[in-house]
Amino acid sequence: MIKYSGENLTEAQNELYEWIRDYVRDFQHSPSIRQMMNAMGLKSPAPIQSRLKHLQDKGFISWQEGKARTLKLVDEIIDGIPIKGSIAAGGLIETFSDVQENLDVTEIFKKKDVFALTVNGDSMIDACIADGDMVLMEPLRDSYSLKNGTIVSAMVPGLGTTLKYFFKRGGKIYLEAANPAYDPIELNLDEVIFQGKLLAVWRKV
Amino acid sequence: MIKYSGENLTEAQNELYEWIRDYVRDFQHSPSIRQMMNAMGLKSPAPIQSRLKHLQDKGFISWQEGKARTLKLVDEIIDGIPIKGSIAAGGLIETFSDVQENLDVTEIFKKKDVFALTVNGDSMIDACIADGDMVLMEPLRDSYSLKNGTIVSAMVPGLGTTLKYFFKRGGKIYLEAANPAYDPIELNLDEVIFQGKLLAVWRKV
DNA sequence: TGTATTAGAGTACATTTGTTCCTTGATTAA
DNA sequence: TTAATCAAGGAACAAATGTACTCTAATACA
Repeated sequence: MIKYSGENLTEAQNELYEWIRDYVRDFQHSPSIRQMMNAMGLKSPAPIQSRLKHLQDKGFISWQEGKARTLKLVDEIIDGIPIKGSIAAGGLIETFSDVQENLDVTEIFKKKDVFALTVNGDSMIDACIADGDMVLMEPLRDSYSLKNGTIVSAMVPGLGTTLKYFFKRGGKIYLEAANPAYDPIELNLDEVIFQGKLLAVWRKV
Repeated sequence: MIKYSGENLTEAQNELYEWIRDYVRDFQHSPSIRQMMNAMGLKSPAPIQSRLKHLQDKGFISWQEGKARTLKLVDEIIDGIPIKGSIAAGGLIETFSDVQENLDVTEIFKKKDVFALTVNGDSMIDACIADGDMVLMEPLRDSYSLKNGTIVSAMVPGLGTTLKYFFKRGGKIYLEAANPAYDPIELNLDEVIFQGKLLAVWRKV
């Protein structure tokens, strides 16, 4: 049991609530009252209705009256991480403004064919992409839609794959590192295959 | 429409699919066939049944026969982004090794009370945390479990909140920036409240 | 053109399902 | 003890709902 919002539940109510929660997790839809009846070992739907009413009164569940299997758990629905505000990185400036937006990282997961790469090396360090970071990439079909300055993962057949800034000038492709220690790579259009462009950086500490 | 897994849908099927998807998003449960009928402007449930069968055959939906409102979208349930391998950031070294692991960003969402902050400023730039990045923080109860070198968000009452490296030496707390332009802040233990420690960095491009 | 296929309308039916009413038995409070 | 309260059983009802069938019109195809 997770939610004890003020009021407590009887054992029967608690058992029913947990069973419903598990059922919804497994089947993605609400059980019917008679299914609950069977699961609770009862022989009449009436006691279930009573317990459901109590669960509703205490704010644990809700449903559309008369409609089948419309029961919903009034749970803490987490579809994102709360963004509490901004933080100073350069002196002590402001406090949490308690902005109640949500960081929905999952949205990037909806995009099809996104893939991740582990970064090796420090050539993109000035772009704040460090060794060991995960870069999330979106596949590319052609290089024509690429804008100068985009960070791409490019494959030069026979050589390998690398993460670099993309530039195109006068029919030539330039792959530039974000680190003065590395020289730009100059290539012809047909010497390079672009696998993806950078969507996001993910670093676990 | 997102999913076009090989087979295409007719306009009617597509319209129905999208309506169902939106309904489920709004109400958290499946609509009934007659609701779909009304929404599609039809006067008989039969055409809906036909379209549902097609959607089922093509792998878009599924349901439990005979049971009300048990329809389920057979969506691409992504609980991770495929990690295709590592990439060189410092010369052309290796190619995708096609490692088939999954980057499960969602795992960090399971932890309770994780929150996000938007970074303002460049004081952590050498730690590769740039202006505009999102930092995901885990709440802290006490400072005793903190190790030197951890990145924390700390609040000095009356001043504000800041993101810094944490160090403790001889009864004193030192908050250090990852940028030589900023001087360390020296504080007593009771002058500072730690709100969280850094779990991850998220940057959308 | 004629035929086959498909979508939709209309109808009907059986099951599922939420809801209500009444009764019984157990537990509790006065 | 007695009355009150509550959970449960039993039965029944009406609405919601999935499903099957026939018929018609439109469309595609040869």
